[in-house]
Amino acid sequence: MLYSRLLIPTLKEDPAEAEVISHRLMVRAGMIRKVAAGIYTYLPLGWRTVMKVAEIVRQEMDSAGAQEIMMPAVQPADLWRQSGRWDFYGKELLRFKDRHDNEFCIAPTAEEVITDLVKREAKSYRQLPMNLYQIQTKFRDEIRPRFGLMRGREFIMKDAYSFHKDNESAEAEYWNMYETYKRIFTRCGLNFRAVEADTGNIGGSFSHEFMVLAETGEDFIASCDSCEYAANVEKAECKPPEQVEPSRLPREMVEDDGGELKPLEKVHTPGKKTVEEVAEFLHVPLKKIVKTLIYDVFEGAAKKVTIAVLVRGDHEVNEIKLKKFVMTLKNLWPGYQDPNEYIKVMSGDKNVEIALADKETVERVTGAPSGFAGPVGLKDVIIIADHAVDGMRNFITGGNKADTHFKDVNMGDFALGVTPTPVHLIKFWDLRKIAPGDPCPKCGSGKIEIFKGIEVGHIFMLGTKYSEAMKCTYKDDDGSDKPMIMGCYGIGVGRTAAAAIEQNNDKNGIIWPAPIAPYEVIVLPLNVNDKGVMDAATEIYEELKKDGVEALLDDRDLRAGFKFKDADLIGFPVSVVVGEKNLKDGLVEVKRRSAGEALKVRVSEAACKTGEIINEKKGTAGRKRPFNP
RNA sequence: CGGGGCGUGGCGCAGCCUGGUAGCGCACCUGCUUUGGGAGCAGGGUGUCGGAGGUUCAAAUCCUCUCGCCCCGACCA
Repeated sequence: MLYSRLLIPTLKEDPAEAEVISHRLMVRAGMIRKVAAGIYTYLPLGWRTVMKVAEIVRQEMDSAGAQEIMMPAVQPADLWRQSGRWDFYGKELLRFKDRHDNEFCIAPTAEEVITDLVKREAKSYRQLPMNLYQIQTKFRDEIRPRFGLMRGREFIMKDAYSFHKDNESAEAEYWNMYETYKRIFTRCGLNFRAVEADTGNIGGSFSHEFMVLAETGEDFIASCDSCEYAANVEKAECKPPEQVEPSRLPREMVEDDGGELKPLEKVHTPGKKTVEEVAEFLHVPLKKIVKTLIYDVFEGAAKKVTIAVLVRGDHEVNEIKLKKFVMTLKNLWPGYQDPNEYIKVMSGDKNVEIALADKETVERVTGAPSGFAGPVGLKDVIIIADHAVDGMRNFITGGNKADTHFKDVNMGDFALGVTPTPVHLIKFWDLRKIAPGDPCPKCGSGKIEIFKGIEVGHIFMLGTKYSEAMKCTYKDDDGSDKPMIMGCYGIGVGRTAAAAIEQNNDKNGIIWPAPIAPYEVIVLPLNVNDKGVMDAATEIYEELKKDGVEALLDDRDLRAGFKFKDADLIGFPVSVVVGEKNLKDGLVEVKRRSAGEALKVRVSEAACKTGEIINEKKGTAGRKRPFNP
């Protein structure tokens, strides 16, 4: 293809709206243009890369035994009502009505449509298992789209759904997909890691995310430095300390000062609201403080309960864990009679939301402005505490009074062990975010490190959640009807391309991994008005095309510097520079985008040499060691 | 949705506070020079100042409403 005939509107300056590198570079390299918030047009170069990622996905899915189909982007509300998600899904689901006043949505995912299809077409265990996928445009009406293709509202996604007659087969397919995803991201030339993940809104029993490691990632990954364990921080469990008599534990584990339980004491802490301020003011480590966070629990829109969550001063609440815990509250204390009927109203399963309480609530339950909450003397709340608080002695908490904290606080000061008290209840649970240096929850001996990642793929073991709701059953060999076991497997195609840029760029622009570069080679005749230069360039270009190499000939009548800048910005893996000076000696330069130095080769050998480099790059693009910073 | 900010030529911005001629850089067009890292000189075109209403002799500028967008927090491929 001739450069002059392609729509490649490169920009010298950074677009004002773009924040992250991939977004900036995609706009500057003329790959995408914004149409509305989170909605983009893919220009020729952008689309070629997206299609290359899609093609890798397609090849690997097909060879893993999945079948490609295409489902509609517009789906009827009716199907979503069958699964129960029409009301549950929230505002990201873009809903509208057709001219007959029937309700529809633009698909954010396709569990409903696929389950409906399979339940109609597959009746017998003989037809299972089956794995169907599509590569389609999805729409999620994100609250705040940002970062270009990384978090758009409209995006291209590969979504696959598998149907099985039993758990063994379903699980085998799950791991088949796990391996397939590893192959896909390896082929894309990405440095990634598969991590254990939370199942979120999709539901299901277990799940892995595929994370591309990048500083701009929005997810945090906890990884063990000695075993294979890796998990999303949302998911990563924190091992409770061993249940040993606190006095026998090492001091750093329990933050026990080793002495006797001391009586509660009030201290004046004017204006010291954050744990950091309090720690500094009282000259104690953060670990000696217990933070008290007041949360409201909602079921649907209705506020149900206020809870106080205690975590050690140097820890943070993991709201996913907290939410899960709250959802099971009722089950944990089946016999508990709450005098104020707070707990009874909890349904015990879905549609529960938690949020930090507003100022008024904080003041009502603590009797103090926010910043001074503590567990002693709280009103109308349930208290739950993180495991790390268990065993602490003589610690510091808010005083539930302005400018006041308590020191030498102990459990007995606000709760009687783990038994319900008339107004308070305390339970220890895993409620905090895992932190760097924590012991690995799997091997126990390794230490946790935290990395940032971009989620490019997610696989879920769904179980029977949708098949039961939508009556997707099959006839088993004993004649009984059973719900199919499902799995679902997603890949953000556009996001994968963006993630590749986040991971492969320098100050001059993108450095594409060869397998997903829009073109593999750019041939740069530095002076298109010099017949010798142009003839040599054209000859090389034609030969590359003949060899099956995707080449672009920059035939624009521009200064050399301009062409170099564009080539670097767009990030073609290899460029062939044809200039008058070298040509006098019959030479041209073959330059890798990823390396500074250029190779001088004879005109006749240029195409061949370039092809070798491309093949080598494609071959080695997937690193064998995907993750070991 | 809460908080902050921005809408002025294709792009990036100034002008607004203190009302009166719409400006700069890049890009674009023409000519000459230049030609291995986003050229130089000369000439040229380009705007319903996001939209609606209001105040005023006069509004990009002040006021009200509205739309769009960006950034920081709670959701997700």
